[in-house]
Amino acid sequence: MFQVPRGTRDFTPGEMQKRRYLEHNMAVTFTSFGYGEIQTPTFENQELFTAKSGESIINELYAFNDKGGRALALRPELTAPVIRCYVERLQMEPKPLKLFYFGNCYRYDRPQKGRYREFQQAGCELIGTDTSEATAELLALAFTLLKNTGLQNIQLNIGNLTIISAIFKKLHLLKDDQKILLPLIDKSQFDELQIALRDCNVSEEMIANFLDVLQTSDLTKIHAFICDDADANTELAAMETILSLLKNAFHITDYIIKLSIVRGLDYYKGLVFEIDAPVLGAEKQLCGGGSYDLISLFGGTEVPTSGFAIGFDRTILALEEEGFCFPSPKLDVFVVPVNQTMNTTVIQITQELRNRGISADFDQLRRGIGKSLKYADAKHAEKVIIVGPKELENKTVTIRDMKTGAQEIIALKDISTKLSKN
RNA sequence: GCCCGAAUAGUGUAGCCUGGUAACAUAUGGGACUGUGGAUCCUCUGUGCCGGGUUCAAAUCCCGGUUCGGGCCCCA
Repeated sequence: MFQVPRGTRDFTPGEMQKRRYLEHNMAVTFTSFGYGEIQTPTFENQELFTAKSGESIINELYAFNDKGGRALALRPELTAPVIRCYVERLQMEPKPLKLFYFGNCYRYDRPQKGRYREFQQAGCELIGTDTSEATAELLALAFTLLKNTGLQNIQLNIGNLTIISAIFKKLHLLKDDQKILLPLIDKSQFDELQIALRDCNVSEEMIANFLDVLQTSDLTKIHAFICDDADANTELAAMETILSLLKNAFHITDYIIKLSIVRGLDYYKGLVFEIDAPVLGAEKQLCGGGSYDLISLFGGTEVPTSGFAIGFDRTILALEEEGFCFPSPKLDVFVVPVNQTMNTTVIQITQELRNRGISADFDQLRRGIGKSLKYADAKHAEKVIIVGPKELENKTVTIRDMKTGAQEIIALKDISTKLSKN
Protein backbone atom coordinates (compact mmCIF):
# COMPACT_ATOMS: atom_id res chain seq x y z
CA MET A 1 0.00 0.00 0.00
CA PHE A 2 1.13 3.50 -0.78
CA GLN A 3 0.42 6.41 1.48
CA VAL A 4 0.93 10.15 1.26
CA PRO A 5 4.41 11.40 2.22
CA ARG A 6 4.85 12.56 5.79
CA GLY A 7 3.30 15.92 6.47
CA THR A 8 1.17 15.99 3.30
CA ARG A 9 -2.55 15.41 2.84
CA ASP A 10 -5.18 14.43 0.32
CA PHE A 11 -8.26 16.60 0.27
CA THR A 12 -11.57 14.80 -0.33
CA PRO A 13 -14.53 16.52 -2.00
CA GLY A 14 -15.93 17.28 1.44
CA GLU A 15 -12.70 18.96 2.54
CA MET A 16 -12.24 20.78 -0.76
CA GLN A 17 -15.70 22.23 -0.30
CA LYS A 18 -14.48 23.88 2.92
CA ARG A 19 -11.21 25.03 1.38
CA ARG A 20 -12.86 26.55 -1.65
CA TYR A 21 -15.37 28.30 0.57
CA LEU A 22 -12.58 29.84 2.62
CA GLU A 23 -10.50 30.79 -0.41
CA HIS A 24 -13.44 32.47 -2.06
CA ASN A 25 -14.44 34.21 1.15
CA MET A 26 -10.93 35.61 1.63
CA ALA A 27 -10.55 36.63 -2.01
CA VAL A 28 -13.77 38.62 -1.71
CA THR A 29 -12.42 40.48 1.32
CA PHE A 30 -9.04 41.14 -0.31
CA THR A 31 -10.62 42.53 -3.46
CA SER A 32 -13.04 44.63 -1.43
CA PHE A 33 -9.93 46.33 0.01
CA GLY A 34 -8.58 47.03 -3.47
CA TYR A 35 -6.06 44.18 -3.66
CA GLY A 36 -5.24 42.26 -6.84
CA GLU A 37 -4.30 38.59 -6.94
CA ILE A 38 -0.81 37.44 -7.87
CA GLN A 39 0.71 34.00 -8.40
CA THR A 40 4.37 33.00 -8.44
CA PRO A 41 6.10 29.66 -9.16
CA THR A 42 6.02 26.82 -6.65
CA PHE A 43 9.82 26.67 -6.75
CA GLU A 44 12.41 29.42 -6.96
CA ASN A 45 16.17 29.71 -7.08
CA GLN A 46 17.51 28.67 -3.71
CA GLU A 47 19.39 31.93 -3.24
CA LEU A 48 16.13 33.84 -3.05
CA PHE A 49 15.50 32.24 0.32
CA THR A 50 19.06 32.01 1.59
CA ALA A 51 19.64 35.69 0.76
CA LYS A 52 16.78 36.55 3.03
CA SER A 53 17.22 34.15 5.90
CA GLY A 54 20.79 32.84 5.75
CA GLU A 55 22.33 29.55 4.65
CA SER A 56 21.11 27.70 7.73
CA ILE A 57 17.59 27.87 6.34
CA ILE A 58 18.50 25.15 3.82
CA ASN A 59 17.95 22.57 6.54
CA GLU A 60 14.30 23.43 6.59
CA LEU A 61 13.88 23.79 2.85
CA TYR A 62 12.95 21.25 0.25
CA ALA A 63 16.06 22.09 -1.76
CA PHE A 64 17.38 20.25 -4.80
CA ASN A 65 19.44 20.60 -7.94
CA ASP A 66 17.69 20.22 -11.27
CA LYS A 67 19.10 18.39 -14.29
CA GLY A 68 20.92 21.53 -15.38
CA GLY A 69 22.59 21.79 -12.01
CA ARG A 70 20.57 24.80 -10.83
CA ALA A 71 20.10 25.04 -7.08
CA LEU A 72 16.33 25.32 -6.55
CA ALA A 73 13.97 25.14 -3.60
CA LEU A 74 10.25 24.69 -3.05
CA ARG A 75 9.03 27.98 -1.62
CA PRO A 76 8.80 28.01 2.20
CA GLU A 77 6.72 31.21 2.19
CA LEU A 78 5.42 33.75 -0.26
CA THR A 79 6.73 37.17 0.75
CA ALA A 80 10.16 36.70 -0.85
CA PRO A 81 8.75 35.37 -4.17
CA VAL A 82 6.21 38.19 -4.38
CA ILE A 83 8.85 40.85 -3.68
CA ARG A 84 11.14 39.14 -6.21
CA CYS A 85 8.34 39.44 -8.77
CA TYR A 86 7.79 43.07 -7.82
CA VAL A 87 11.45 43.94 -8.31
CA GLU A 88 11.59 41.96 -11.54
CA ARG A 89 8.43 43.27 -13.22
CA LEU A 90 6.20 45.56 -11.18
CA GLN A 91 8.41 48.41 -9.97
CA MET A 92 6.82 50.93 -12.32
CA GLU A 93 3.23 50.12 -11.31
CA PRO A 94 1.29 52.99 -9.73
CA LYS A 95 1.64 53.10 -5.96
CA PRO A 96 0.46 51.93 -3.59
CA LEU A 97 0.56 48.46 -5.07
CA LYS A 98 -1.73 46.01 -3.28
CA LEU A 99 -1.12 42.32 -3.96
CA PHE A 100 -2.74 39.23 -2.45
CA TYR A 101 -2.10 35.55 -2.97
CA PHE A 102 -2.89 31.96 -2.09
CA GLY A 103 -0.28 29.30 -2.47
CA ASN A 104 1.06 26.06 -1.11
CA CYS A 105 4.41 26.28 0.68
CA TYR A 106 6.87 23.65 1.82
CA ARG A 107 8.94 23.33 4.97
CA TYR A 108 10.90 20.38 6.28
CA ASP A 109 9.50 20.49 9.81
CA ARG A 110 8.15 17.99 12.26
CA PRO A 111 4.44 17.79 11.46
CA GLN A 112 1.90 18.53 14.18
CA LYS A 113 -1.73 19.45 14.27
CA GLY A 114 -2.01 22.57 12.13
CA ARG A 115 1.53 22.17 10.89
CA TYR A 116 2.31 20.30 7.70
CA ARG A 117 5.23 19.96 5.30
CA GLU A 118 3.00 21.07 2.49
CA PHE A 119 0.66 23.78 3.66
CA GLN A 120 -1.28 26.66 2.26
CA GLN A 121 -0.80 30.33 2.97
CA ALA A 122 -2.99 33.28 2.14
CA GLY A 123 -1.49 36.72 2.39
CA CYS A 124 -0.80 40.10 0.94
CA GLU A 125 1.91 42.70 0.43
CA LEU A 126 1.39 46.45 0.44
CA ILE A 127 4.11 48.22 -1.54
CA GLY A 128 4.86 51.93 -1.74
CA THR A 129 3.26 53.38 1.35
CA ASP A 130 3.87 53.43 5.07
CA THR A 131 1.46 56.15 6.12
CA SER A 132 -0.50 55.62 9.30
CA GLU A 133 -3.72 55.22 7.35
CA ALA A 134 -2.14 52.54 5.16
CA THR A 135 -0.79 50.65 8.13
CA ALA A 136 -4.06 50.94 10.01
CA GLU A 137 -5.83 49.54 6.95
CA LEU A 138 -3.41 46.63 6.78
CA LEU A 139 -4.21 45.72 10.39
CA ALA A 140 -7.90 46.15 9.72
CA LEU A 141 -7.66 43.95 6.63
CA ALA A 142 -5.97 41.12 8.51
CA PHE A 143 -8.56 41.29 11.26
CA THR A 144 -11.55 41.67 8.93
CA LEU A 145 -10.35 38.85 6.71
CA LEU A 146 -10.42 36.39 9.59
CA LYS A 147 -13.64 37.76 11.05
CA ASN A 148 -15.36 37.49 7.68
CA THR A 149 -14.56 33.80 7.44
CA GLY A 150 -16.89 33.26 10.38
CA LEU A 151 -14.31 32.99 13.17
CA GLN A 152 -15.64 34.17 16.51
CA ASN A 153 -12.68 34.23 18.82
CA ILE A 154 -9.44 35.81 17.58
CA GLN A 155 -6.84 37.99 19.27
CA LEU A 156 -4.91 40.76 17.50
CA ASN A 157 -1.56 41.59 19.09
CA ILE A 158 0.45 44.59 17.96
CA GLY A 159 4.13 45.17 18.63
CA ASN A 160 6.90 47.43 17.36
CA LEU A 161 10.49 46.51 16.67
CA THR A 162 11.76 50.09 16.44
CA ILE A 163 10.63 50.66 19.99
CA ILE A 164 12.22 47.43 21.19
CA SER A 165 15.47 48.45 19.49
CA ALA A 166 15.32 51.86 21.20
CA ILE A 167 14.93 50.13 24.54
CA PHE A 168 17.93 47.91 23.85
CA LYS A 169 19.91 51.00 22.97
CA LYS A 170 18.81 52.75 26.13
CA LEU A 171 19.87 49.75 28.23
CA HIS A 172 23.24 49.70 26.42
CA LEU A 173 22.74 46.13 25.27
CA LEU A 174 25.06 44.65 22.66
CA LYS A 175 24.01 42.69 19.56
CA ASP A 176 25.12 39.46 21.20
CA ASP A 177 23.01 40.20 24.26
CA GLN A 178 19.99 40.78 22.03
CA LYS A 179 20.36 37.35 20.48
CA ILE A 180 19.93 35.80 23.92
CA LEU A 181 17.20 38.17 25.03
CA LEU A 182 14.93 38.22 21.96
CA PRO A 183 13.87 34.57 22.12
CA LEU A 184 12.99 35.00 25.79
CA ILE A 185 10.96 38.09 24.98
CA ASP A 186 9.22 36.32 22.11
CA LYS A 187 8.16 33.47 24.38
CA SER A 188 7.15 35.82 27.21
CA GLN A 189 9.52 34.02 29.59
CA PHE A 190 9.89 37.04 31.83
CA ASP A 191 11.52 35.28 34.81
CA GLU A 192 14.34 33.99 32.60
CA LEU A 193 14.51 37.40 30.94
CA GLN A 194 15.04 39.08 34.29
CA ILE A 195 17.96 36.78 35.09
CA ALA A 196 19.47 37.29 31.64
CA LEU A 197 19.21 41.07 31.98
CA ARG A 198 21.06 40.96 35.30
CA ASP A 199 23.83 39.04 33.50
CA CYS A 200 23.97 41.92 31.03
CA ASN A 201 24.61 44.39 33.85
CA VAL A 202 21.29 46.17 33.57
CA SER A 203 20.23 47.93 36.77
CA GLU A 204 17.34 46.48 38.79
CA GLU A 205 15.32 49.61 38.26
CA MET A 206 15.72 49.41 34.48
CA ILE A 207 14.87 45.72 34.48
CA ALA A 208 11.66 46.37 36.38
CA ASN A 209 10.74 49.18 33.98
CA PHE A 210 11.58 47.08 30.93
CA LEU A 211 9.47 44.13 32.07
CA ASP A 212 6.65 46.48 32.88
CA VAL A 213 6.76 48.11 29.44
CA LEU A 214 6.87 44.73 27.68
CA GLN A 215 3.65 43.71 29.35
CA THR A 216 1.71 46.92 29.20
CA SER A 217 -0.92 48.01 26.71
CA ASP A 218 -0.56 51.62 27.80
CA LEU A 219 1.21 53.77 25.18
CA THR A 220 1.84 56.65 27.64
CA LYS A 221 3.75 54.26 29.90
CA ILE A 222 5.88 53.16 26.95
CA HIS A 223 6.37 56.76 25.96
CA ALA A 224 7.54 57.73 29.44
CA PHE A 225 10.18 54.99 29.31
CA ILE A 226 11.76 55.95 25.98
CA CYS A 227 10.89 59.63 25.56
CA ASP A 228 14.59 60.50 25.09
CA ASP A 229 14.92 58.49 21.85
CA ALA A 230 13.99 60.45 18.70
CA ASP A 231 13.29 57.42 16.44
CA ALA A 232 11.18 55.78 19.06
CA ASN A 233 9.24 58.98 19.64
CA THR A 234 8.38 59.29 15.95
CA GLU A 235 7.39 55.63 15.87
CA LEU A 236 5.23 55.99 18.96
CA ALA A 237 3.44 58.99 17.54
CA ALA A 238 2.71 56.98 14.38
CA MET A 239 1.48 54.06 16.51
CA GLU A 240 -0.90 56.40 18.28
CA THR A 241 -2.35 57.62 14.99
CA ILE A 242 -2.62 54.06 13.64
CA LEU A 243 -4.40 52.80 16.72
CA SER A 244 -6.71 55.77 16.76
CA LEU A 245 -7.67 55.15 13.13
CA LEU A 246 -8.10 51.45 13.80
CA LYS A 247 -10.46 52.26 16.66
CA ASN A 248 -12.36 55.28 15.39
CA ALA A 249 -12.38 54.80 11.62
CA PHE A 250 -12.17 51.02 11.11
CA HIS A 251 -14.09 50.38 14.33
CA ILE A 252 -11.78 47.61 15.44
CA THR A 253 -11.27 47.77 19.18
CA ASP A 254 -10.41 44.17 19.80
CA TYR A 255 -6.59 44.42 19.96
CA ILE A 256 -3.83 44.66 22.51
CA ILE A 257 -0.38 46.22 22.48
CA LYS A 258 2.18 43.51 22.98
CA LEU A 259 5.74 44.72 22.62
CA SER A 260 6.98 41.19 23.23
CA ILE A 261 6.14 40.27 19.63
CA VAL A 262 9.52 39.92 17.96
CA ARG A 263 9.23 37.94 14.70
CA GLY A 264 12.92 37.41 13.85
CA LEU A 265 14.29 40.94 13.79
CA ASP A 266 16.16 40.26 10.52
CA TYR A 267 14.10 42.11 7.91
CA TYR A 268 11.04 43.19 9.84
CA LYS A 269 11.19 46.68 11.26
CA GLY A 270 8.72 49.02 12.88
CA LEU A 271 5.22 47.72 13.42
CA VAL A 272 4.65 43.98 13.65
CA PHE A 273 1.53 42.04 14.54
CA GLU A 274 0.09 38.60 15.05
CA ILE A 275 -3.41 37.19 15.22
CA ASP A 276 -4.07 34.10 17.35
CA ALA A 277 -6.95 31.70 17.62
CA PRO A 278 -6.71 30.60 21.28
CA VAL A 279 -8.93 27.60 20.51
CA LEU A 280 -5.99 25.93 18.72
CA GLY A 281 -3.61 25.60 21.69
CA ALA A 282 0.10 25.26 20.98
CA GLU A 283 -0.12 26.00 17.24
CA LYS A 284 -2.52 28.88 17.62
CA GLN A 285 -0.95 31.61 15.48
CA LEU A 286 -3.14 32.22 12.44
CA CYS A 287 -1.56 35.33 11.03
CA GLY A 288 1.71 37.23 11.25
CA GLY A 289 3.00 40.32 9.54
CA GLY A 290 4.29 43.83 9.72
CA SER A 291 6.48 46.25 7.84
CA TYR A 292 9.77 45.00 6.46
CA ASP A 293 12.55 45.76 4.05
CA LEU A 294 13.34 43.16 1.41
CA ILE A 295 13.31 45.21 -1.76
CA SER A 296 16.78 46.69 -1.34
CA LEU A 297 18.12 43.22 -0.53
CA PHE A 298 16.72 42.04 -3.87
CA GLY A 299 18.21 44.97 -5.75
CA GLY A 300 15.12 47.13 -6.22
CA THR A 301 14.63 50.83 -5.52
CA GLU A 302 13.76 51.13 -1.87
CA VAL A 303 10.08 51.78 -1.12
CA PRO A 304 8.18 51.03 2.07
CA THR A 305 6.65 47.55 2.22
CA SER A 306 4.42 45.71 4.63
CA GLY A 307 2.25 42.65 4.56
CA PHE A 308 1.03 39.59 6.37
CA ALA A 309 0.50 35.89 5.86
CA ILE A 310 -2.35 33.74 7.12
CA GLY A 311 -2.10 30.03 7.80
CA PHE A 312 -4.90 28.73 5.64
CA ASP A 313 -4.96 25.24 7.14
CA ARG A 314 -5.04 26.56 10.67
CA THR A 315 -7.87 28.89 9.84
CA ILE A 316 -9.90 25.88 8.72
CA LEU A 317 -8.95 24.00 11.89
CA ALA A 318 -9.96 26.97 14.03
CA LEU A 319 -13.32 27.23 12.25
CA GLU A 320 -13.89 23.52 12.78
CA GLU A 321 -12.97 23.78 16.47
CA GLU A 322 -15.47 26.59 16.85
CA GLY A 323 -18.12 24.37 15.27
CA PHE A 324 -18.51 26.61 12.26
CA CYS A 325 -21.15 25.41 9.84
CA PHE A 326 -19.52 25.30 6.40
CA PRO A 327 -21.90 25.52 3.46
CA SER A 328 -22.67 21.95 2.39
CA PRO A 329 -22.43 20.73 -1.19
CA LYS A 330 -25.79 20.84 -2.85
CA LEU A 331 -27.48 19.52 -5.92
CA ASP A 332 -30.50 21.43 -7.17
CA VAL A 333 -32.30 18.55 -8.85
CA PHE A 334 -32.07 14.77 -9.07
CA VAL A 335 -34.06 13.10 -11.84
CA VAL A 336 -35.39 9.57 -11.32
CA PRO A 337 -36.71 7.36 -14.11
CA VAL A 338 -39.28 4.81 -12.94
CA ASN A 339 -37.95 2.37 -15.52
CA GLN A 340 -35.33 2.35 -18.25
CA THR A 341 -37.68 3.28 -21.08
CA MET A 342 -37.68 6.80 -19.57
CA ASN A 343 -33.92 7.25 -20.00
CA THR A 344 -33.99 9.53 -23.04
CA THR A 345 -36.56 11.84 -21.48
CA VAL A 346 -34.72 11.84 -18.16
CA ILE A 347 -31.44 12.84 -19.79
CA GLN A 348 -33.15 15.51 -21.88
CA ILE A 349 -34.68 17.01 -18.73
CA THR A 350 -31.35 16.88 -16.90
CA GLN A 351 -29.48 18.56 -19.76
CA GLU A 352 -32.13 21.24 -20.12
CA LEU A 353 -31.72 22.10 -16.43
CA ARG A 354 -27.92 22.07 -16.64
CA ASN A 355 -28.01 24.41 -19.60
CA ARG A 356 -29.99 26.83 -17.49
CA GLY A 357 -27.37 26.83 -14.77
CA ILE A 358 -29.25 24.50 -12.46
CA SER A 359 -27.12 21.69 -11.06
CA ALA A 360 -28.76 18.42 -11.98
CA ASP A 361 -28.02 14.71 -11.98
CA PHE A 362 -29.98 11.56 -12.81
CA ASP A 363 -30.07 7.95 -11.64
CA GLN A 364 -27.43 5.92 -13.46
CA LEU A 365 -27.73 2.69 -11.52
CA ARG A 366 -31.25 1.67 -12.56
CA ARG A 367 -32.36 1.65 -8.96
CA GLY A 368 -35.90 1.64 -7.59
CA ILE A 369 -37.51 4.87 -6.49
CA GLY A 370 -36.85 4.23 -2.81
CA LYS A 371 -33.11 3.76 -3.31
CA SER A 372 -32.97 6.73 -5.65
CA LEU A 373 -34.65 8.99 -3.11
CA LYS A 374 -32.12 7.82 -0.55
CA TYR A 375 -29.27 8.64 -2.91
CA ALA A 376 -30.77 12.05 -3.66
CA ASP A 377 -31.01 12.66 0.07
CA ALA A 378 -27.36 11.66 0.62
CA LYS A 379 -26.34 14.11 -2.11
CA HIS A 380 -28.42 16.88 -0.51
CA ALA A 381 -30.61 17.30 -3.55
CA GLU A 382 -33.26 19.98 -3.06
CA LYS A 383 -35.76 18.60 -5.54
CA VAL A 384 -36.39 15.24 -7.15
CA ILE A 385 -38.17 14.84 -10.46
CA ILE A 386 -39.89 11.48 -10.90
CA VAL A 387 -40.48 10.47 -14.50
CA GLY A 388 -42.81 7.53 -15.11
CA PRO A 389 -45.28 6.17 -17.68
CA LYS A 390 -48.34 7.55 -15.87
CA GLU A 391 -47.03 11.10 -16.00
CA LEU A 392 -45.63 10.84 -19.49
CA GLU A 393 -49.01 9.86 -20.88
CA ASN A 394 -50.08 13.41 -20.05
CA LYS A 395 -46.65 14.95 -20.81
CA THR A 396 -46.07 15.69 -17.13
CA VAL A 397 -43.64 14.75 -14.34
CA THR A 398 -43.80 14.69 -10.54
CA ILE A 399 -41.62 17.14 -8.61
CA ARG A 400 -40.87 16.32 -5.01
CA ASP A 401 -39.48 18.87 -2.58
CA MET A 402 -36.91 16.99 -0.50
CA LYS A 403 -37.22 19.27 2.51
CA THR A 404 -41.00 19.19 2.92
CA GLY A 405 -41.84 16.00 1.02
CA ALA A 406 -44.55 17.90 -0.87
CA GLN A 407 -45.17 16.70 -4.42
CA GLU A 408 -46.79 18.30 -7.41
CA ILE A 409 -47.41 17.33 -11.00
CA ILE A 410 -46.30 19.76 -13.67
CA ALA A 411 -46.08 19.75 -17.44
CA LEU A 412 -42.81 18.67 -19.09
CA LYS A 413 -42.45 22.00 -20.88
CA ASP A 414 -42.79 23.95 -17.63
CA ILE A 415 -39.99 22.18 -15.73
CA SER A 416 -37.13 24.59 -16.30
CA THR A 417 -39.17 27.75 -15.87
CA LYS A 418 -40.72 26.33 -12.72
CA LEU A 419 -37.34 25.45 -11.24
CA SER A 420 -35.48 28.61 -12.32
CA LYS A 421 -37.93 30.79 -10.40
CA ASN A 422 -36.98 29.17 -7.11
C1' G B 1 16.23 16.65 15.82
C1' C B 2 14.21 15.19 21.29
C1' C B 3 10.38 13.06 24.96
C1' C B 4 5.47 10.64 25.39
C1' G B 5 1.05 8.14 23.45
C1' A B 6 -1.58 5.81 19.44
C1' A B 7 -2.40 2.71 14.82
C1' U B 8 -8.10 -3.19 14.08
C1' A B 9 -13.35 -3.27 7.34
C1' G B 10 -14.47 3.14 3.66
C1' U B 11 -15.85 5.60 8.67
C1' G B 12 -16.47 5.04 14.14
C1' U B 13 -15.30 1.44 17.73
C1' A B 14 -14.74 -3.50 20.94
C1' G B 15 -11.17 -7.33 21.87
C1' C B 16 -4.92 -6.56 23.77
C1' C B 17 -3.56 -6.25 30.39
C1' U B 18 -4.19 -12.46 31.15
C1' G B 19 -1.51 -15.16 23.42
C1' G B 20 -5.90 -19.85 21.17
C1' U B 21 -11.81 -19.27 15.08
C1' A B 22 -11.42 -11.20 14.58
C1' A B 23 -16.43 -8.68 16.27
C1' C B 24 -20.25 -4.62 16.46
C1' A B 25 -22.39 -0.24 14.40
C1' U B 26 -22.59 2.57 10.18
C1' A B 27 -21.56 3.35 5.04
C1' U B 28 -21.12 0.98 0.10
C1' G B 29 -22.83 -3.03 -3.63
C1' G B 30 -26.91 -6.74 -4.63
C1' G B 31 -32.05 -8.28 -3.53
C1' A B 32 -37.35 -8.22 -1.60
C1' C B 33 -41.62 -5.03 -1.03
C1' U B 34 -44.19 -4.99 -9.06
C1' G B 35 -44.54 3.73 -8.71
C1' U B 36 -43.22 7.34 -3.34
C1' G B 37 -40.75 3.08 1.48
C1' G B 38 -35.65 9.78 2.10
C1' A B 39 -38.31 3.42 4.91
C1' U B 40 -38.16 -1.76 6.75
C1' C B 41 -36.18 -6.61 6.00
C1' C B 42 -32.57 -10.08 3.66
C1' U B 43 -27.66 -10.55 1.71
C1' C B 44 -22.49 -10.28 -0.65
C1' U B 45 -17.88 -7.95 -0.27
C1' G B 46 -14.46 -5.71 2.87
C1' U B 47 -10.35 -5.34 8.62
C1' G B 48 -5.08 -6.41 12.46
C1' C B 49 0.39 0.00 9.60
C1' C B 50 5.12 -2.53 7.72
C1' G B 51 9.32 -5.86 8.86
C1' G B 52 11.69 -9.04 12.22
C1' G B 53 11.71 -11.92 17.00
C1' U B 54 9.59 -15.11 21.09
C1' U B 55 5.92 -19.23 20.93
C1' C B 56 2.92 -25.35 19.16
C1' A B 57 0.11 -20.72 18.43
C1' A B 58 0.69 -13.34 18.05
C1' A B 59 -4.34 -8.28 16.72
C1' U B 60 -2.49 -9.45 21.78
C1' C B 61 4.24 -10.07 24.27
C1' C B 62 9.41 -8.02 22.55
C1' C B 63 12.59 -5.15 18.92
C1' G B 64 13.11 -1.95 14.61
C1' G B 65 10.76 1.17 11.00
C1' U B 66 6.56 4.18 9.13
C1' U B 67 2.54 7.43 9.93
C1' C B 68 -0.70 10.18 13.09
C1' G B 69 -1.61 12.81 17.78
C1' G B 70 0.27 15.55 22.57
C1' G B 71 4.54 18.37 24.24
C1' C B 72 9.72 20.52 23.16
C1' C B 73 13.29 22.72 19.33
C1' C B 74 12.06 25.75 15.34
C1' C B 75 8.40 28.76 13.13
C1' A B 76 11.06 33.00 7.51
